[in-house]
Amino acid sequence: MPERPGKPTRDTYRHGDLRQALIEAGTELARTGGPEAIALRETTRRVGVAPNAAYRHFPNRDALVQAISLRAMAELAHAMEEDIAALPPTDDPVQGARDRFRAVGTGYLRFARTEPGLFRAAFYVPDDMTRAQDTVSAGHGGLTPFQLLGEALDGLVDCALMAPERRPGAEFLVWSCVHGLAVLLIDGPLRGLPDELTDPAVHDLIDLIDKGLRPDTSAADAPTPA
Amino acid sequence: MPERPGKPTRDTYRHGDLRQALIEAGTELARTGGPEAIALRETTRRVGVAPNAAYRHFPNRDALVQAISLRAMAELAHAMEEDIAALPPTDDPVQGARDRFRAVGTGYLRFARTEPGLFRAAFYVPDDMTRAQDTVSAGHGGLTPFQLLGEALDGLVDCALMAPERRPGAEFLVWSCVHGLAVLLIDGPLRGLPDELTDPAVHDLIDLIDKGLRPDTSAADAPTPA
DNA sequence: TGTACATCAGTGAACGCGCGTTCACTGATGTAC
DNA sequence: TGTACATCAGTGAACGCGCGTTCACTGATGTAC
Repeated sequence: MPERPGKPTRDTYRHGDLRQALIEAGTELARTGGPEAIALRETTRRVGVAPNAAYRHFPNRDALVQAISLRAMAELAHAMEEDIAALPPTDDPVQGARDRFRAVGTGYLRFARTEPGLFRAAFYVPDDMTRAQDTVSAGHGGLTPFQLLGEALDGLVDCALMAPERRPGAEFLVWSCVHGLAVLLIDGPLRGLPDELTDPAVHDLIDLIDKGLRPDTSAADAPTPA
Repeated sequence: MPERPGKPTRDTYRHGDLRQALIEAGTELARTGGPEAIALRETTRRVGVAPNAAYRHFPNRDALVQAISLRAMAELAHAMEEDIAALPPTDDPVQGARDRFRAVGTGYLRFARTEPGLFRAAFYVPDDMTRAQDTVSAGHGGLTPFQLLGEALDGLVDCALMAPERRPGAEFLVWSCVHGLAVLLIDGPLRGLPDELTDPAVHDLIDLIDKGLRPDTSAADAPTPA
């Protein structure tokens, strides 16, 4: 396919950009009902196209769901970035590191609560595994949710709020705690918990993690100021 | 329905106990494919009965899934009880309390890993909410998983391993952490993590929680001996 | 500049699937007289 | 002890559903001569 300079690559045909339109329509379905709700027929119906038209852009349904899942993961990254960006500026690097760590957690949980369907879609892992965790699922800053958490943890280590020898693999521990609350809140027995109870739980959970990460030697265990 | 003494209530008819048989066959389906895999038709097929026979015992599919879900929750309680029962006896009440707390976590995660389908079924929450959390979903000792965790936390408070003022609602925080690791391991991006990496993660996670729960004043922050 | 041609995005119709649920039924069982 | 009867667990057949996927096609577009 030769490309003449000055002429943009033809990336649309008739429809405009069906691939993108399908991803968007499917995202709306996932927003409401999670990844299972992404029916290929319903997605094409919403776009106003024949069901089999989707096969020009995706080999099968699962590939469409995957594309939507990555997009949802990127939205999760955005939410986390938002909470980080909304942080008040501070001169205290220790305070800053702790703030960013908290923001990573609150952003994650805020997204889970406000977009439970997309949150579940983001964690839809296909049967054949091998997830393109990177790049596509990154936020505007170019970092995936996992990488944002990693940065926050590095910040804690830099400020001696966390022992360096505990750093390897710490993402998984922290991620587990926050993810668990998210799942219990949106899918599980804590579903429908009112915000008055949810917000303190989020706060307490992050306190717990924060405290659990501290170096053993540190006696300066001041809890995060409310 | 009058009951003549000496004669047991007729609780079977023709089949034997179709209700129980359906629950058992459905449990096997859930074991393999989670709660979504519990198809009413397939369940009756396995029992060797017409599809609509199920409607003598359950108003609809969801009721069957609910019954299986409660049973799965009870199995989770059993797994936790097993890990508690397997604990070596100790004269040290502090050690005992900590051991029981750990066992609650390891039992939970062991069940999630060995029976991911049933684990997911246990946390299947119907659309109409209102879960009969108690009694039916208890283990042999009569306690639900949630109550087992509550007892373990009480034990920590008794030994001053946890501040009493933090006790209210602490179940949810601890539960979140452990549940999150379970979900990431069986459903999420950590799926397929080899046991060599999983076991330390479980250990480290419980350490983190243990440490996070300690009273602030306590300087005796000896990490759990390996 | 005009015309023939190749490309390929989207069409229309059909497939087979398993599902949950409903209906009117049947026939083994327990019970009342 | 024998017989008529009511109960009700399970049957057989059918319903309508939406799904993913396949097939041969069409017709607007870009391109080569």
